[in-house]
Amino acid sequence: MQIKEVSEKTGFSKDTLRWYEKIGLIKLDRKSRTENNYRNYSQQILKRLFLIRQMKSFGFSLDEVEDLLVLEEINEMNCPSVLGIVEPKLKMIEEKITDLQNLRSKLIEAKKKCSGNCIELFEEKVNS
Amino acid sequence: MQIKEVSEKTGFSKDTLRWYEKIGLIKLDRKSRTENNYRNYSQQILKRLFLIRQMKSFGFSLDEVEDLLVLEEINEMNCPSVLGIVEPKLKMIEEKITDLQNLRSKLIEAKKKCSGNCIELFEEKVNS
DNA sequence: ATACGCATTGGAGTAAACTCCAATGTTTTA
DNA sequence: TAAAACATTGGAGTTTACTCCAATGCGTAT
Repeated sequence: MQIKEVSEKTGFSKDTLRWYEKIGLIKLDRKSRTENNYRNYSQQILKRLFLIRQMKSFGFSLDEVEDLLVLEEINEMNCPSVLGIVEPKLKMIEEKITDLQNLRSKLIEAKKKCSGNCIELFEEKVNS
Repeated sequence: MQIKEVSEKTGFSKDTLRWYEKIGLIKLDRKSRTENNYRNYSQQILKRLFLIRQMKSFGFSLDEVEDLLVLEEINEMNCPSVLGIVEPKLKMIEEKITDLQNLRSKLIEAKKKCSGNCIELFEEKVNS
């Protein structure tokens, strides 16, 4: 699969895809090039790119994303380093979840307050 | 409360606090200055800064943070604009929560796999 | 009175993460 | 066969969000 298609599927620009390769976030070796030197993306890489997109949406930096993606190769890894990576990230993620849940309640609360006041006004706008 | 104390309480650098003021994320009017022209931060602003810190950790940009903070003044606002802001953010947040929960399960899974293999090895490292 | 620690401003510099450009090559379409 | 549409590289430029610096002023401690 060549770069344009990957760009469309992942939502990353072609430049961004090349950038991620440059910084080593994704790896395309000699075999990942066609005869004419065009990049040829595998399903694995596509999957990885979707993960990257997701992590980024959580507010992780690319460096942190790289850490988290090590989990992909977890079966080949030795235990101490895995725990060293997983534990802090897990803590981080659990904090984010509870914080987000609080924010969520706040937003729902805000919606309720508002709906009570002016649902008709809003309906009008929606139906026009 | 002057800038140094706020900096220590919020974890934002003094420069960052001035920066947030410059871009309008927090507002200190004439009254928020002491005689000698020093900034004088109120409890409201401190609270707002904690919210900003939290939003940022979710991966929201400062522009998005600003949108979300409008909710602070929600009682003074008219309904359509509130729903216009709240609804998309709520959707975003709920997506993030479920995605994070999935990631969380994955990490716990990874930990389990690992612990089974090499808990003793790890214990050794910890106790040394 | 002078030094030290705090504050102020404006403006330049930096890091991360792209984004764009120019020169060039390849493959497909008219 | 020429143009269009894709690809390549290296390098410069941009955006966001700070971060640092220099010049200066205020307030307290010695």
